[in-house]
Amino acid sequence: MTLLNLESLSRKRKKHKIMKYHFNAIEAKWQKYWAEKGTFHASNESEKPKYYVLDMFPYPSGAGLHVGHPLGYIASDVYARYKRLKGFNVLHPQGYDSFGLPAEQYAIQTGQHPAVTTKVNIEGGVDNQGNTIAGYRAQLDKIGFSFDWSREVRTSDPQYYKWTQWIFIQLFESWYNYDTNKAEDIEDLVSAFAKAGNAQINAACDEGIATFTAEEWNAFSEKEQQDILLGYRLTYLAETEVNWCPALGTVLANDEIVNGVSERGGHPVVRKKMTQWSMRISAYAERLLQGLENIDWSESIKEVQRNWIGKSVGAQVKFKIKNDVRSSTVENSFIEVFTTRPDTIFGVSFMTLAPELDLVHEITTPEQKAEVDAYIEVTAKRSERDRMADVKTISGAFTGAYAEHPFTKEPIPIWIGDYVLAGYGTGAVMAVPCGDQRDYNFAKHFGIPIPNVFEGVDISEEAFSDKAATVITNSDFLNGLKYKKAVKLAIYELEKIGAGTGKTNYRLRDAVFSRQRYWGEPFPVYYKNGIPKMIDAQHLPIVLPEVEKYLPTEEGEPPLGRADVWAWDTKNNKVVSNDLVRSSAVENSEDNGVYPLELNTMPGWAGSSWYFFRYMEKAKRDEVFASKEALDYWGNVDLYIGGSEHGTGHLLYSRFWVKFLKDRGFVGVDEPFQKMINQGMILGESAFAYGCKIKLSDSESKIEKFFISKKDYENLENGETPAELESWLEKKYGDKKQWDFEINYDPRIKVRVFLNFLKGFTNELNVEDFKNSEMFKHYKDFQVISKDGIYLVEREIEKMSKSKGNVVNPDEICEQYGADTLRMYEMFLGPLEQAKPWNTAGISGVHNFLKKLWKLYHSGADESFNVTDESASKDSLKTLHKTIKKVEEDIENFSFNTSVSTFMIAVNELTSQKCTSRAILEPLVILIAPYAPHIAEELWEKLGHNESISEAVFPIFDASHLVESTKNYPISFNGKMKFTLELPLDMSKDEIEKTVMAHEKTQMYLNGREPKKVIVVPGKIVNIVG
RNA sequence: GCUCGAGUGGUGGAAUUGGUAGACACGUUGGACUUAAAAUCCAAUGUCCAUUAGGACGUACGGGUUCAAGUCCCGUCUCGAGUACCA
Repeated sequence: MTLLNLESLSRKRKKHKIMKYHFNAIEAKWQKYWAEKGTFHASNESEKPKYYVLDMFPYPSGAGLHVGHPLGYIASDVYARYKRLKGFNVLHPQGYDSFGLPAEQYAIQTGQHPAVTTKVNIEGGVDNQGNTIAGYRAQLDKIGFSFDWSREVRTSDPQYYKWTQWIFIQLFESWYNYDTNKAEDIEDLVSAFAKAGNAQINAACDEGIATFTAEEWNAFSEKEQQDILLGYRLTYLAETEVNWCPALGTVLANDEIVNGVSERGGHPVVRKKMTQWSMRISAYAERLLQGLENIDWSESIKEVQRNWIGKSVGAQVKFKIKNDVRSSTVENSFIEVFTTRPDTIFGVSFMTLAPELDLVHEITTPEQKAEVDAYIEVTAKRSERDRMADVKTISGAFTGAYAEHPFTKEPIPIWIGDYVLAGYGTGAVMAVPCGDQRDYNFAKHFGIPIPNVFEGVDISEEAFSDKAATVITNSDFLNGLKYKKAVKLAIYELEKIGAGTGKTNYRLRDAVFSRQRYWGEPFPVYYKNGIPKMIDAQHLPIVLPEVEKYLPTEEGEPPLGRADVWAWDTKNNKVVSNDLVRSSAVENSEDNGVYPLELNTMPGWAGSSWYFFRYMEKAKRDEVFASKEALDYWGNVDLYIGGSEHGTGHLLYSRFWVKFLKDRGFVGVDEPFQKMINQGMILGESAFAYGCKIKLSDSESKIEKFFISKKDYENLENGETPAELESWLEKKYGDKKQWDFEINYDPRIKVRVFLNFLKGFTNELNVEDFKNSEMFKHYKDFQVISKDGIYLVEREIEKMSKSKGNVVNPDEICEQYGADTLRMYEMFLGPLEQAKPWNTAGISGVHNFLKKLWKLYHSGADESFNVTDESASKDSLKTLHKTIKKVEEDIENFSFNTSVSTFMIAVNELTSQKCTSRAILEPLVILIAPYAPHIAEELWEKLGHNESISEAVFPIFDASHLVESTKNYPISFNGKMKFTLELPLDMSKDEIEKTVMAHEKTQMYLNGREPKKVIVVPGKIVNIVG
């Protein structure tokens, strides 16, 4: 090779290097640019219309992000960037839901303060276990999101939770007025009580609050008054039966329990009575239900909320307990039941009470006492989970007592049975076996009569519950009536005789708000003589105290019980040492105004129930949770993207708090999230190696163990020994022909292989690494039999998780292919809302596309940048405009996967058209910018622009470029397409038919037959029938 | 059990109101370039039959409506998600 050649080669290489698509450099450059220029900082004042795009903020776990996490963020980012190009003032913030159990569990294990680990998890660093943590922020930044980080929130930041505490105080100071149907100031209720007692008050309140007059109210002691008020406040302290999880040492809300075990960790949960803060969300049941009609959420998640709220309309009916079996003290008392079928009241043949009810002991006759007590004992032992799992077994006991039917006055036997739940309705049912399958089964099992109240219905096999087909009979005044009329009349008659009233029941329970944990918001509450008092808002935040351990105390108090400085000095308004607290026994003479603070903390959903308002405020965060101007400007979230698993938690609680804040005039909106999209999960492809043990039959000692391919294993089952295995055996045992044994094999062994033992993103196992790994330890005596030195693992689709060893880290993808490739590939995988497997091997298609895109703009000599001012060809204009149309439609429909295909088609077409025209290539790069913002910025700059492409305007679709003069008609015979024929679009129906019939191919396919009919749909299709 | 959703090539998935099923990718195979590899490019790729021309079948299964069905209707099966004695 001559010197000249070498020189030209090296020059060529150098140029090549300059012009190549260097995604790492490009992406770093633009990420820096956006951060420095604050490109995505939203303004609270703008001429443009506003648009608020929000992601469910992440819990910053130590495990970091995997490729499944950013899916929703990418989708919302594409949308946010698109909306900017469409001329909107976009708010697209991000933050951290940074209080929570994992940090606390980690703190218990390692002794590190959860605030420290949380900070490391967000900002990166090394924890005291020596683990290097990239940090959420750095990981998110690498993907190139257009987040406005200047508005970041962290729920564990005292400046944030100050306002969570503030909202709690507002809830405490409010009650729910059913007459006005909104929350109101508790002071108004106090004045109402002082004026007229509580008889006229129609409020959401605890059950069993006695009626009192104004005089009585004014005569109550402060403690008595406060106790009554607690029964009305929207957050209240009450002894309730709670879900106690001993393993986590805390109570859990209903939505935190799945199948009777804790959602986190799967620990058993038991019922326990405890004094806890609760939220009176039940007051909002109807509004939470109605509000679903006006928001654009998926039907499935609305359905989840509807079920959770569980509205049922029916009647509350009183059954008098018969005197003869009752002692004189409980004479004339009643059993109340809730029923949705008052129309079937004449079908009642027994009543069933939940075994837990206290009433059971009172009414049980001496003869039945032993049986009833035994039954109660058995059911009490069964856990909630057993009871739920085992719904087939019918069990119960007769109390010996009878109730009286309100109309017929017949005696009705009272039973107890664990199919009746203490927690729903009144814990008692009027059993109508002919109309309810559970009652039916119970009646059959215990031989209780099953009277039929349905006309023309056979109930010998099962109960009849079809309301639409119901005609009532054997029911006195209800005879001959259909369901609806019968219900109405039954309620009317019940009300007339004072035995019942129409009632609507909700399944939605008040939400327990206390957690016996450290890492959560402290309550702004102290206790003066056992009465909970709110700390004045001006002294917030009440900051989490230091504790030496994050465990409950020996006395079983929550971790805050370990804090030494955790009492409230009402004189100096500060948190002081517990030593200053005087015991209440010492009386008021020694009262120094120092009282113990609440030891519980708030649950995870406290901070997340209002964070979307906090992002709106930037300037006045110290003064308000969000200023009126900011709230008025941004309104509610226009688009919310996140997982559907929060259906009965976060998404319901947020709606509740927003409605409350609206009632009290703090915000102007009634719903937090106008439109919501729930992204599907990205699944991982786990890898498995298949092993087998081969027993050589002449000796027990000759057992050889192998990892073989799945295919070889299947061959082995069919009696074929894989060649590789045979040659291995031959090496050890000599020529096959000399073998004096037979091969038997044991059932297959399946071993999980973590992805880091595979070569690159292939299925090829790195045999040496795997053999030296901890994983392989149990298989030390296994041989890895491979074909040509390559052992291929088998893949299975599973949830992506660290423990399954199938996580794919986005940082690595960004490193190897770039953030633009990652973003586009995540969108390309499939419909956003659908669960889909991640397959890293497929990423090359999208990466190649970006390279082709780059090349389209670098078609000059030595692949230099080459965009000309030549006018665009007709074909190129057509390609551009059909792309604009499709991409715009796709983004509006959240069909991001199809717009990626559209870009691929566009670039393929423009490349083959050799298009270099600015008129095409400039709008094209704007179209792509939301998906692949870094490469778009780089090309935009090369096109001569000084401002970020996010300032550009989305291209306008011009239909005139798509107008066609001809159509390639598919010509079908009996509906089956045989060939196509290009014809002018303005050709008339008759002409088309004539032309098609005259065509030689038509004659060939007809083969002499005479067509019965020819269907011509101009612009669409020709179908020849016959 | 109930509610909702989904079943399309070897794989991920397209097909907007019934109108050319399998777009766009991955993978595979063959080829070009290269000493070689990588990169890049070209071609083929639903299944079956046929040398070709071409033909038959084909969107979970069975029916139906229609000139025409992945799409609409009825029934069945499978998978996924949610929910679970809610009176």
